[in-house]
Amino acid sequence: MFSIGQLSERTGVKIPTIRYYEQMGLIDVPERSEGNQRRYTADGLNRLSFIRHSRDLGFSIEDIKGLLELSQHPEKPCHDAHGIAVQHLKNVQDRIAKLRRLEGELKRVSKCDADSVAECAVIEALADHSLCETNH
Amino acid sequence: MFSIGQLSERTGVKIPTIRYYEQMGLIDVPERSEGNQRRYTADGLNRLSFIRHSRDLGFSIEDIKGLLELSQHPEKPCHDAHGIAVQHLKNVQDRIAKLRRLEGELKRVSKCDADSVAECAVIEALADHSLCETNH
DNA sequence: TATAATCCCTCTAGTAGCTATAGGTTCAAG
DNA sequence: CTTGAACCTATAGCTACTAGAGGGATTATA
Repeated sequence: MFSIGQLSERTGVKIPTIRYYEQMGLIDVPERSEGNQRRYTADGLNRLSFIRHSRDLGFSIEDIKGLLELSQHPEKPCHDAHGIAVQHLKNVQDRIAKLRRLEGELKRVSKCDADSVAECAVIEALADHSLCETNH
Repeated sequence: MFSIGQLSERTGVKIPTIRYYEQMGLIDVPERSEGNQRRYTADGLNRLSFIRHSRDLGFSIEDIKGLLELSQHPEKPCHDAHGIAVQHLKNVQDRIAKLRRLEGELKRVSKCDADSVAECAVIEALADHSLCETNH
């Protein structure tokens, strides 16, 4: 049996976050000690580790609920789990693409050797209406 | 003079967002019509465009406050504006690096041709303790 | 066994940057 | 003058936590 602090140490998930996951229904409500403190089993530890890994990979709480549900039913086809992962991969690739465009833009904007704000390329670029999609 | 709806249309910033920016102190409190509706000038339009462009480039509200402050003082050295942009560029590059590591990991995890969850590489990878930094 | 240090409890509110809703008022066109 | 669109405020909700207050429980040491 682990206390919440021990669970936290072993999984790297902070204590308030564990309680938050409990509230969100991601982890089972654990047993309590006589003094009303949470007591976890190895099962609880494994489940929390699963959640931790999933969060590290950027899966949302909702995604993780789905993945956990699936992991409890080993006889089901893995098609759904695969789908969640692939969808998430697409999201990540989208975000990378967007950030790279941003990076290019910021690099361009940051190339500024002016002395005063009056000629600063950064400020100028931000104020520049030619960037606008709409007409004004 | 523009109404908030016209301003929204011209800048592409949604109406509730404009009111939110006003609350956050990003834009000046505008004049009001007799009936208490907001009325904006060309100045307000330019300022909001500036904000829109900055948000598109991912600058935080706090960053934008700094940039706006600078843009109001053309005689100041542009060093600060440049610093904000470069710092932000670094953040973006960090995020790209992290997402690319994630992408690699997700690609690996998603390569799953199993039939059932029991052997699914996705679920297995998430449950795998060897990913853990901490010992358990 | 007493006490102190550390841990744990609940509840509330705050973070970023909006978005949505409810219930009401004003404006502009016909 | 009426009607419908646009506007107003205030409040709550979103994600995934994090921080703090004010207290109780557990454990180690004296």
